[in-house]
Amino acid sequence: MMALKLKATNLGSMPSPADVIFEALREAIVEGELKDGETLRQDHIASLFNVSRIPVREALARLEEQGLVTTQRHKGAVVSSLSLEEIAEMFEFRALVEGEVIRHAVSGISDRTLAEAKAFAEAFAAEPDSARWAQLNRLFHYTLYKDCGRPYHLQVVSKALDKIARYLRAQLVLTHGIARARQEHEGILRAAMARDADEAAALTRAHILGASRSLISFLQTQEKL
Amino acid sequence: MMALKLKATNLGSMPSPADVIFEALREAIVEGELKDGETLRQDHIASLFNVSRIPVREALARLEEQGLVTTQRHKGAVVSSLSLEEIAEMFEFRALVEGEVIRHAVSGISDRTLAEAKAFAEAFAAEPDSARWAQLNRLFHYTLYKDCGRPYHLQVVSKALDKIARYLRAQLVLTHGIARARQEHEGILRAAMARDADEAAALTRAHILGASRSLISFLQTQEKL
DNA sequence: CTATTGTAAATTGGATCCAATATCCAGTAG
DNA sequence: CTACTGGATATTGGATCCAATTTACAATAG
Repeated sequence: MMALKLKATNLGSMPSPADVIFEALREAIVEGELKDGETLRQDHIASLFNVSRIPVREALARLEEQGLVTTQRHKGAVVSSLSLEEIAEMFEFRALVEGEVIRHAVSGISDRTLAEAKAFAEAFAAEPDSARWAQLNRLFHYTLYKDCGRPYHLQVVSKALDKIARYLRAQLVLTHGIARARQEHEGILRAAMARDADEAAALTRAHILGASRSLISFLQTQEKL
Repeated sequence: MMALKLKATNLGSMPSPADVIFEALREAIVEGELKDGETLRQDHIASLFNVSRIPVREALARLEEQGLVTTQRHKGAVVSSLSLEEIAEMFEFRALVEGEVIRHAVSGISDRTLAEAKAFAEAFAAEPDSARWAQLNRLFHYTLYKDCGRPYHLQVVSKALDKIARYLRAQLVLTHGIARARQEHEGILRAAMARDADEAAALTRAHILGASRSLISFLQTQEKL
């Protein structure tokens, strides 16, 4: 074999058109750019990406498997919407799993990771642009979680969060959620720095369930309009 | 509208060919009929079902999203295999979520449901055919879970179980797992009948983690061959 | 005027066709 | 004999075509 110095990129694992479309649609749904119940026309999406409908259909099939869209035979795909009960359950689920995840992560957390998390918490607290809050919030928590050694747990949490992110946004923006989140992040961070796993877990659970209550009651008032 | 008495089946929600293929492949993988690493040829599957490759590809895309198959660009799909660490993590995850689920289910469980669960436990204990153990085991547990009022939790548990079912089978069949399972089922059932939610949760966790240890050590000895 | 029927347009889902990539194997140079 | 090249074959992924279903709407009957 020749000792050729090339930055060889593995072409075989480059994203396919279907991957690109899947990711774009997923993000649009998670970010709330595509509203609940909005229908997704294969033709339209295909022309946006300059491909035929085949890769679009693959992307939609995958999104349906994730529960982000719902399709009815011969009628097409719409962005899935969640009932209040479903949203509440997702938060409960997150509280359960994220509590467990941070417990395992915190016991052996590195100073480096703590510094990273601190930076995100501060960036979150200082950010004036509400569009970036959700992203920084997610980065903060995931940084604390990432050394838990449980990739499957993280993946499941991530999928759960994907399904409620667009509702959460409302909670942060419209219900003074940021002020409280800021405080609670500080508490979680402090517990993590003290390597107090149980405390970090308890605070994380409370953080998630508090956001849930706030969001649910907000949505309940909205619903009556 | 005419008052016509017809057993009207909703044709619109009949399973599409893609659905049928997805379900068949999923079951084959979960039941272990398709082995780890086995490659799935689109053409072959298509001719088995007398369709073109298009619905097969949709089914495979959905299976990949579930993590049951893995595809490499232009190389095709193979049945995903899990490392020991991944298997162990799945059990941990199940212990966490199923513990929570049974806790909520047991507090208000009906006598009717308890009787059902008891029947499955007895059928499991009495069943001579090892091929049906896994199924009866699953029915027993799910019966106890079903009134927890948390459909998403159950769905996630179900997906996790799908991914490890074929390994679990080995644990039941090859490691005297049934004898222990029988006893542990009795304990869980007793706790449920006493409406002792915490006890039922603790026993369920122990049941799952015990099976995990047994399976992992079995797989470790296997691995050395 | 309302309810129903029939038809045209839009859309989805599957089949077939084609291009791109991988795999296998024979041929060839060293 | 071994290592590499080049082409045949197999397979995947996308484009195009077609059938089936839904939807919108006009025509018609009551």
